[in-house]
Amino acid sequence: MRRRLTRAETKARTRALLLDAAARTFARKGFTGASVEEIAEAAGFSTGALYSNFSSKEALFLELLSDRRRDRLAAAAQALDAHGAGTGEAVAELGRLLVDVADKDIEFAALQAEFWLYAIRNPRVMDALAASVRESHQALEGLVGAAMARRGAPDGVCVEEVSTVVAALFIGLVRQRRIDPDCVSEELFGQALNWLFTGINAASDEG
Amino acid sequence: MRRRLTRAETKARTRALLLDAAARTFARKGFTGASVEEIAEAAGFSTGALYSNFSSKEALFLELLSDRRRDRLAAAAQALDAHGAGTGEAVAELGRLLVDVADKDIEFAALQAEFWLYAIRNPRVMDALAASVRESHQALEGLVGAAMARRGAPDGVCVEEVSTVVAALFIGLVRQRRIDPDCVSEELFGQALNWLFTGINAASDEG
DNA sequence: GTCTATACGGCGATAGAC
DNA sequence: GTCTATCGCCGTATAGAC
Repeated sequence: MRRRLTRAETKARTRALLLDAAARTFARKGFTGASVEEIAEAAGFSTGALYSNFSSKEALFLELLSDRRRDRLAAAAQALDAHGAGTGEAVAELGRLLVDVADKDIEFAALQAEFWLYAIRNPRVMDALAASVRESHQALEGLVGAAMARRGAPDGVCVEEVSTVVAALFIGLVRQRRIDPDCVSEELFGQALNWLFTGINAASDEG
Repeated sequence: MRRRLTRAETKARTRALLLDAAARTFARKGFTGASVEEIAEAAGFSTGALYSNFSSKEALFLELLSDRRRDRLAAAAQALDAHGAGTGEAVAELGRLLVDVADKDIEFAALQAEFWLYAIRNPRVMDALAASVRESHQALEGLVGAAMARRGAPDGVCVEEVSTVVAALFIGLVRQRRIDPDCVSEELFGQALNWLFTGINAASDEG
């Protein structure tokens, strides 16, 4: 009888555990503030094991960036599937997404900020971050397109621009909600989206 | 004849130089990544001089937070004075502000991100950050209130909420513009503001 | 008030046993 | 593939000269 995990499988599992621990630790301490020993111990391994799986602290960090990119794509796809396009629930779903991210996945925003800071300080990494964000935005464009179609899509407005605005709103509100939750109610994101989409239609009616 | 700078004045000048150097260095390397020696040398002093003016690296960082708060208040007040309220230029002025901050003051966004990350990791600092942001938002509310009045202010919409949304948009777009300038044109912020304010009016006409 | 020199600890990364 | 032990470096903060 073959043992339950092959060598390749245990290694993959170790990698996954290390990446999870890295996400937690980087989010809590930042890239520079988190030590490799800390990460390795959080995953239940030693620094030697970590260096056996990743060539350096930076390599681990960048691997995490790619890794989380896939996760976010899956989540966005799921959100799209769950509610479907053009059901009119798109705006509500986006609002729920904000509250979930802001309050539940408290690591998310911190990691995004870390990635952003790292990329503006290490230009060679910026391409990877741009690719990551671009993929996320593509998923978002599905939801935004649905919301616009539902409300009677105007012609002159491109989905990319609206999606960029929605994403910016999202990031900014999540950040502000961490600073002062009273100023960013659970409903504010939905409210802002309503204003935005209403304004898009009104503006296009005029033009 | 009295020498041109008193002791207190030279010390104040040293402090100011150190704070400037700290802003540059923290923005470039981050709070953890920047060393006190690096900061001191950037200001033209030694670490001893730095510790003579600030009790610790953290104290310097927090002093910088308060310091920049005053700067931003002055800038906002100046923007208000220059264009006046209710001239209809408020939206355009906000748009210009974004491009200026995004492209010229490249340290600003990085420092804000550093402050935010530091505050969510050191809850005792969050109050100071909240106060800083609150003051900035008060200044913003002047511009937003002017823009809303100009467009026929609806009654049911509170200025604080709109200002929060505008600030969130601002932060999010500045960040995204650094990742992919092509996706965030110079006009997009103004465009988004137009959508927003148009939507606010349309929504209030319905309600 | 500022500088030089240093104490002291922690970090990233590597080497070699198993 | 993972662990233990360690090297070399750099960090913050301090002490004492001037």
